[in-house]
Amino acid sequence: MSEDRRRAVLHAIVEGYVSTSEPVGSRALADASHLGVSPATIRNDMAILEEEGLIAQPHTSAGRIPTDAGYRSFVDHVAGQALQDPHRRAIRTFLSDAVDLNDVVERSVRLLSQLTRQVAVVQYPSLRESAVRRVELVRIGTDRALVVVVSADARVEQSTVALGMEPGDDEFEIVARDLNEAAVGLTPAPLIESLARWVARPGQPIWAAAVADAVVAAAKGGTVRRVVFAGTSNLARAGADFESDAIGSILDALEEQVVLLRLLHEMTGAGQDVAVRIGAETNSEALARTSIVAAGYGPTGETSSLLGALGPTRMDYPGTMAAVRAVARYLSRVVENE
Amino acid sequence: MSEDRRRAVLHAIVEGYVSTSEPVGSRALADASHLGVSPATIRNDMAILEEEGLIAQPHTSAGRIPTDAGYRSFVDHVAGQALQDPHRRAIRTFLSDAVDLNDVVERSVRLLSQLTRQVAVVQYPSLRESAVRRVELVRIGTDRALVVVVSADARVEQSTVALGMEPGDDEFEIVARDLNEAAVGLTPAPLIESLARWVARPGQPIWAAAVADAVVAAAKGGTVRRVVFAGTSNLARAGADFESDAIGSILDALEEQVVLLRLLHEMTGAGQDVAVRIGAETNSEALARTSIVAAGYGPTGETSSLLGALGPTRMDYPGTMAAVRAVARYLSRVVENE
DNA sequence: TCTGGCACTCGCAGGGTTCGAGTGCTAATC
DNA sequence: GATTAGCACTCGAACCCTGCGAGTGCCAGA
Repeated sequence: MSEDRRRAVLHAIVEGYVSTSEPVGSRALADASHLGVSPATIRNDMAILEEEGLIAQPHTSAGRIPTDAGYRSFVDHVAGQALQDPHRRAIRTFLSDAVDLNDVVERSVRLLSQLTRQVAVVQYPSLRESAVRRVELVRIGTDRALVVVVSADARVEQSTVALGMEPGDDEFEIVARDLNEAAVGLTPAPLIESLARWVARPGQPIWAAAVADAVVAAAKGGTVRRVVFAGTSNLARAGADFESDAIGSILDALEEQVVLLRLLHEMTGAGQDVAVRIGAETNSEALARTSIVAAGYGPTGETSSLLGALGPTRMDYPGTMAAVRAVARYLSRVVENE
Repeated sequence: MSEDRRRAVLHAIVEGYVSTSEPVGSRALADASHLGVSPATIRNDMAILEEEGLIAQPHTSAGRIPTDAGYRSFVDHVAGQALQDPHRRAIRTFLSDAVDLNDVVERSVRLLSQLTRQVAVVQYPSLRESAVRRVELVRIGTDRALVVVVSADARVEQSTVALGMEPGDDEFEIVARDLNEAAVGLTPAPLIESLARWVARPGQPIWAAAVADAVVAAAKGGTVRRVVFAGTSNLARAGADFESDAIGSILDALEEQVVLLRLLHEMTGAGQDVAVRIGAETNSEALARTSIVAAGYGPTGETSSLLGALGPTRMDYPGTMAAVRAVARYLSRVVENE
């Protein structure tokens, strides 16, 4: 069956190019791989693969390199790979020492960047739906307030609210106390009702509505979905894979966070454990020569947040996928127990 | 006075090299600058400057470039420069829209990176000494607790404490309530006393001490001194100034934070408004080809935190210094009013 | 102290050549 | 029909050579 061999040839090209970063030719491929055919045969297969748009040659007298479509085919047909044992141990020891949520996220992102040798990205875990334990309202200046919500699962959310007027201190204190009473112990669903009643009370100032909104938002899991990176230096090290100023654009895109958040969000849908976007599939000019391997994580049942690795299209997909998958699993477990 | 002219020559060399990034020769210098002397004279001055170690030539038949010492001399003798007017306006509009502390820091660091076209670094402002407004103790698992301290100046600090045992729920609740009573309304000095008495109460569990420590630490301003960056892409864009893999090392050093924090800390001492470290003065291998311009900021009287810009030694020192100074001033003002 | 002149150095850019990896095609073979 | 060996061809990378010119240091004269 020549189709099987063609696939083998494609895979060999991908692996060869990934490890040497040089176009791979028919002879080298025939020598190194264990498909027992001659270079000429491989050349024929290559011609077909090229027709199918899976490989290309940078210039006439060079070997072949995979196209985005070639990588895609490779990724889709590669069986999941087990993580190397030392890596497995690294994950366990690395994450088990974490002291709080920040620390967990911080450690995860570093770990992931080390395992993959790519830029690692971890989105902060979203809160689970949990009861409000305490609401604190603190005055800032004359016309703003800080809302702090401590939830029963030990997370702290804060946000600032513009009051739109300057209430008296007494009034402010009373509202703060009432608010706490109206909110404590409730999970989001009843909380919303309770606060709606609270806002509607006769004599309640207008700004109570804004405060209530902030409390609800915080209880639901906060509004901000921050993202942290590590390993940006790996980008610089892979310099040869990018045009001169592409690295700058990529770093900008990362700092923006917007592009990345959109992309991670889009990748959730698929539902498989690990999702991969290759090159132009990122739909982002800056990231056109990069690939992203991402996975969801979170308490069982809901994969509420994402983490992933970003690197040049010429990356070790099986290895990266294994690492991303493994870190996502461990992180899920940690988040679960917190 | 030939010494004055030598200095002028040095400054012209620095300015020329900074703007063109090419070694500057005697003729070009004679043409462009308005010291009315011939190239030959300038060559003589150059010979002396080179003897003094202030300039060097990359190779025999090339112009001169400043050494670290040359930049140092330049920086020390340059009068403070005023910030350009559009920049001044940019700072005002940019920072005035900020809604909370995070936002202020976030905006500042972006702004600074845009103004300087370098990597900007801002250390989170330390808390002022302020009274505790509320302490919340939340249980995590069975043997740990989350301590949340809301201070009167509207900041929220949290940390996790290992209890070392598994207290009963009732006991835990009582301790939490007592703790709050013992702490509320106190500034650090009396707080420490009050909590010491509280810990010593008969029947108080052992873990109360650990909790008390956490509260004090939080009230004093938190233990972590985080640093945020922006504009790392500017490093990549200045690629020509660095050897191939130097950018990677620099990014690593930034992510580490340790090196940077030490460095910023060292720079505080000097007491002038803006401090500059050039090349090898950073005492860091990774940063050997970079310079840092830093300034302290904080409420009047105490410059409690630092911010700065980091870039290749070949940077526009006067411009960068002006921008750093200006942002530090505005930021001080903002922190003051919060 | 400055300047003009001059001989000298040396990196860089351009052009030509060689080398070899890799290809596509065709004809022979399994 | 699939595979292979052979062969002519292409074309980028590396190398060498050369000329150019920017820049220098030094010396003698103003």
